[in-house]
Amino acid sequence: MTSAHEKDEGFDDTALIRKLRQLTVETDHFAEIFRTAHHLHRTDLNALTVIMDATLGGRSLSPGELAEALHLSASATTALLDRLEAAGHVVRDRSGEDRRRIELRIREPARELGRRFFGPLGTELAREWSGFTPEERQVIRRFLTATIEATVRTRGRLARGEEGHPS
Amino acid sequence: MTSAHEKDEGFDDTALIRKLRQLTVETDHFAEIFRTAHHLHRTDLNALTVIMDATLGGRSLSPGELAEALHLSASATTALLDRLEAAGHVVRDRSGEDRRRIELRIREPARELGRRFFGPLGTELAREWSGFTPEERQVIRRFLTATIEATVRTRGRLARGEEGHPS
DNA sequence: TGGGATAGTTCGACGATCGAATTAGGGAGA
DNA sequence: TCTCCCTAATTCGATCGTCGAACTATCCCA
Repeated sequence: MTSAHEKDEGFDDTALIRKLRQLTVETDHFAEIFRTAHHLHRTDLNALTVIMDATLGGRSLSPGELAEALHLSASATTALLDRLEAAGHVVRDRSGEDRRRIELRIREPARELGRRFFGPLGTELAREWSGFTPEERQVIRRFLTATIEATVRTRGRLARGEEGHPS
Repeated sequence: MTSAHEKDEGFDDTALIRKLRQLTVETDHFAEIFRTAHHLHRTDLNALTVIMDATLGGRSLSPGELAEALHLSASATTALLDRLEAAGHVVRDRSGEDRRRIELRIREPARELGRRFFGPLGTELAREWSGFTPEERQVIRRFLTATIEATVRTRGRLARGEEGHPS
């Protein structure tokens, strides 16, 4: 289990963690290339994703809710929305039921961006995954679910300060 | 295939992409909580990971190489290294073979950080993955490899401007 | 030896993000 | 009805990560 060839073919925990880390790096780099090509900052693209998800889910989203989803302050979110509104991606609508509340409406340029981001990647992923059987896909889904849960649980511990006392 | 229950249990491409996206979001949030707890910026932690990987791989790393790995300018990398050196994580050593070149040396506080980041998460992942058989692990590895390759390929196309003309 | 290239840093400017202060709106209790 | 407290979002001034240009130090080839 020490030769370079076998090391690349391993599927013990360490090998899978290494693959997972590489996937994270590559995915982040992909998003970065996309952002650069479309003159968007990291948080701009993240925000559009959050707003789009809410829109597709039939939920309205306020600046406060966006701030919470992005872990940004209210003022940073205001500036972010200023940028997105200026770029024509989003419109702020004052809610009729509670005039303190603003609801964010996605516009077509943002929808087009979403199609450009997820379209080619989704197509390529579908092609690469086309050889997996339904049984194999169940394994993959279980893996992803388990990995998400492990990450969320570890993060919860960390957030509650159960990871020692770094401060 | 339209009920909410079945939707959550799906393993077609769309369902797997949704899981993958969620994993990305949760992983990013985990990293963010960790950074906040340790007073590190995103690029600071990314840099430490790159330097640590090079160190563990027995390779020396220069600021220029770090800049390239992080997609930062040389000057931003200088500022970043100033921060990391001030925090005691890294030391800059002037290379003996070419005095233009600096080699980055990781220090113990950074190693401890790495243990705190990957240790608990790795333990939790190992626990969650412990039920997967070797055959299933091979499926998972193939999935991760395929997904990485799809991402890299799509990104390459995007970087070469084969994705339409967004500018 | 001189010139061009490489490697990294310094400098001044930009802009994303922050916390505090502010403005607008809603609701409950007296 | 009025007042007070809370909610929602924005404005404001400050901080700091990042950028490109300019600079310093080093290397190598003609």
